[in-house]
Amino acid sequence: MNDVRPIRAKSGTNHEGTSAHNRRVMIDALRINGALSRADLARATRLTKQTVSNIIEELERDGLVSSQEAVRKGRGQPSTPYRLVPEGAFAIGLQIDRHVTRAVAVDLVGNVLVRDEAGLPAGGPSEGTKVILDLVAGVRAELAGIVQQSEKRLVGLGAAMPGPFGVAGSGDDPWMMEAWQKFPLLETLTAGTGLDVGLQNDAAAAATAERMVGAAHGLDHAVCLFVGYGIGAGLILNGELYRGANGNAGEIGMALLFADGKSTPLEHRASLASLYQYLSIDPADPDLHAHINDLASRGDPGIDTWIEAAAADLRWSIHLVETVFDPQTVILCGSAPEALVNRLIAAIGPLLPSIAERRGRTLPRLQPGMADPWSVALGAAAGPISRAFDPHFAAILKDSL
Amino acid sequence: MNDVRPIRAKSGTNHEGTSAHNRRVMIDALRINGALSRADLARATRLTKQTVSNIIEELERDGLVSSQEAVRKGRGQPSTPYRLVPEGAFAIGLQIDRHVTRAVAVDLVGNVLVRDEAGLPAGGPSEGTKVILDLVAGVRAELAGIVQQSEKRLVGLGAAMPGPFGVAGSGDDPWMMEAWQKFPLLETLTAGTGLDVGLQNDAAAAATAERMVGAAHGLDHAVCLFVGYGIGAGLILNGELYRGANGNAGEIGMALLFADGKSTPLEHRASLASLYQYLSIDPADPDLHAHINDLASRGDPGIDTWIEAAAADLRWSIHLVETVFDPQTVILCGSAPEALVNRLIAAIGPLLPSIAERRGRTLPRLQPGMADPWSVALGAAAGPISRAFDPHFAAILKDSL
DNA sequence: GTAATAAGTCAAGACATTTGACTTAATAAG
DNA sequence: CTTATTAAGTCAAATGTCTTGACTTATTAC
Repeated sequence: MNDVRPIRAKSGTNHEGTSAHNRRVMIDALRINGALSRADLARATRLTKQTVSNIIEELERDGLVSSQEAVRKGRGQPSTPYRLVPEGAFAIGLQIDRHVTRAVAVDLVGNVLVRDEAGLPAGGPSEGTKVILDLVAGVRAELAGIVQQSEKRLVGLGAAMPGPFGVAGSGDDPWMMEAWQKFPLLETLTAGTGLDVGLQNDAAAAATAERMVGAAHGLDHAVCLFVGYGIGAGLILNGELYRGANGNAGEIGMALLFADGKSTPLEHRASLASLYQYLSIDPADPDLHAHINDLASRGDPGIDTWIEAAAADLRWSIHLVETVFDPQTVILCGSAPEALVNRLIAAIGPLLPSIAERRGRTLPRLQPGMADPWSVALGAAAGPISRAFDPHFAAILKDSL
Repeated sequence: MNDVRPIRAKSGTNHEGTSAHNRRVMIDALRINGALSRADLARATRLTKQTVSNIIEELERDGLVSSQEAVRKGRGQPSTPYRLVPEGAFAIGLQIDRHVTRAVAVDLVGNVLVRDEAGLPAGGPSEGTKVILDLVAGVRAELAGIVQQSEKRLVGLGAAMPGPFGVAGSGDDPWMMEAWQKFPLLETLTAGTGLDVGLQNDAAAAATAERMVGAAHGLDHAVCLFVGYGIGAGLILNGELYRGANGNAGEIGMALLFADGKSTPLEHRASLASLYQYLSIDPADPDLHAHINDLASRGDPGIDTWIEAAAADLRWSIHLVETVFDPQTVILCGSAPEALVNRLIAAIGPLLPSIAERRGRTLPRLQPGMADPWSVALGAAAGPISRAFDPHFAAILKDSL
């Protein structure tokens, strides 16, 4: 008869939470606006000059910001702008895809300093784990060779792979990566690297990358449609990546479309996997990327038919995410070859009518994002950077300190 | 050559933000768990006993919590539980629908103390404003008659009406309420009542109600599908209502479906408006609600056909929001008559496969919510209560204090 | 040359949480 | 029945972070 009913409550906060938040707000302001003086920061954050001075001094000691030359701008003492120091922090990003794994080392402002990739053997996680850990170790070592003390400033390892996670399996759908999705990847990577490890799906990683250095920079509401082996949406809501209750938010590739009397997941119609199937190409081919890029740029008739069909599905997907999320803009990105993404964007227009057609819009409804095979790894690395330095609710709470 | 580039930054915080957050966390904990002792609160919020004591004392002075009889539960001094005092705060909720407007007065825990409705004349906002302000004034006066000092504890007026807001109009679609959507409602209500006024769409209001007193109570990720004159989704993401960049998130009634070679908004297929059209009923009929309830409960063959078709669209809508948002549960609610909602729920099953089929699910994928013509007004009132008392990021920041 | 303006510092003060010892009140054990 | 143990809650001093208001520094405008 013991009372085991757990009490659920949000965590409180204290002085540490306050100052942690204010530090993050400073960093965020410098990231969005570029270099700013203490007085600028005080006005923008509504903190006092004195508080800003204290925090800036501390950030400078920590090597996260540094002063630039004073600038005169009219009457009054010249201001000293401060900027983010790229070498202030680093993170490793890891992409696990069907046949390849890629790792990058990224700095505080999103520069990619090291990149490396390796083929993934067919044996699944039991075979692949060693390849991945070796790859990460290599990138880490190379970073240490470029930057002194990089290990001390390494905030974590972000991993990205196609989702969804934890779903009651549909058997062994070849479109999914079930073996990897069920594998205890977080635990394995944590044990194998000793780093703080995070995991997200590839669309979420792409969105994180777009927010740090791409088209979503400084936006609080954006949806990144990510065309990779599958298709997914990375969601920036209220300035943060939205993960859903189980980390599977935005898995629109699993959405069923009804046409010709049967239902098909969007992923089977508009994704690289569908293109490979349509063209009967082996997705394990190492020259795949260049090959597809070539076909797309010279307008191969075979691929053109697929582009038309996929563009129609994407047009509808854009309409849908606009309707459901009401974002400031939609960004089309992918690990697809750039020529293909450009062809798709050209074929998508004009967009379907939606609530995004507002009086006084400033941003385009659709913008091209990164179309780079490395963007997912970059976004994966951006995850730990964001967790460590961006302002967000959870960072204030005591249970995060 | 002046530098007018505005500096964008999040606001910092200070002691006031800290304590404001901690107060809200206490209230939230009491709302979710019922009465709790100071020691319970200290453990749950990770604050010290002393801090909790100080805050509880303050909340008690403010009339928001009160102690209950001490309870003995084993060794140690008996604990004194504290509970939320319903009369600690009030809010007015206002629903503006096509042909009717409803207002309620609600207390801190979501009890409806006063309710009243009025028909809306056809002349649009210029005619309707007076009716609405009279209705609100009447409810307010009646509340003041029931509760002493109610005006002092009135935290605001929440208004709800069908969206979307601010969209470049498509002419005069009879399915929408364009005249009202373009009308400066916030300003008018603020001027006419002197209260702090908020505005949201009806689905968002329904979701707010479900979160305060309904099926979403205590959930952090839930989607409420709201079947009213139109259809929309109210989004509870990370424990807060999500509004989107322009307050139009969740307007899935505007989503275009492609079937039989033409595109139709979901709203034209699964909504009360579509039912009225299907049955050739005048939506201004004051006995509408009872009439539809009657038809639905006795299984009228005419309505059954519509129910089948609408259920198919709802089944797909549920699949879609599960796929896109990855919520803990989906709640079907509406201002539709209860018998109709129950018939719809029965007709919807079984659900389509989706990523919501997880190992170890505890909540059902689909749950019935409120089907009550007053739920939107209740949710509208819950908005100001939530803004004033629920923990959320914005409440910590200096620019909200 | 002087006044006005703005950046930034200094030192004291204010505020909310924390710490650790203490009080109170109950049950469990011998 | 007495004593030890456990847990709730209080007291007073300490701590940490932001704020306040006066002051210094550096530049331009008149």
